[in-house]
Amino acid sequence: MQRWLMKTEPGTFSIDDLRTRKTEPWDGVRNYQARNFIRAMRRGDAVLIYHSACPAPGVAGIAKVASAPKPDPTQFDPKNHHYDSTSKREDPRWTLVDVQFVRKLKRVVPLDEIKALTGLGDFALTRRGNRLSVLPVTDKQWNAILALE
DNA sequence: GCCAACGTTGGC
DNA sequence: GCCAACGTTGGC
Repeated sequence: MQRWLMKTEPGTFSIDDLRTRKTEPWDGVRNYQARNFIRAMRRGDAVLIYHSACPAPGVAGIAKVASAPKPDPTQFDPKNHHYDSTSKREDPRWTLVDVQFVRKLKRVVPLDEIKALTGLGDFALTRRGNRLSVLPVTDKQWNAILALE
């Protein structure tokens, strides 16, 4: 089983929204590196849900991958904000997985506390200037973050 | 709202 | 292939 972190803006879609929805197609990812991580996902992989672009950025909950990777339908919808007119149905460019709520953390583990952790190796979340919205997490990183909740 | 970082686009 | 311009992300 692999581990991942996926960002969301809580003003748009929060961990509480995921709890209500139970399972949500994680659409709208339009970055090739993030897409390639999504394509590497398998059903049952573990996911940290991260709140970004908000007053208290940090890890808010746990989810799991609930489907195989599949084409993101919003790329073909001209009315959708994430519409991609250059993506072809016979060769879809953008991919999503369904994400299923598991639980909220006891508190949102703040980004600055995660940044203060040491000895966790390379971590895309805390790399300077990082903007990746989907990124891999090692067992050690996962456990260190959950130890802070 | 500001701004640093970074990806993408397009002219050449 | 270079690189300036532009758009987006995301912390602060």
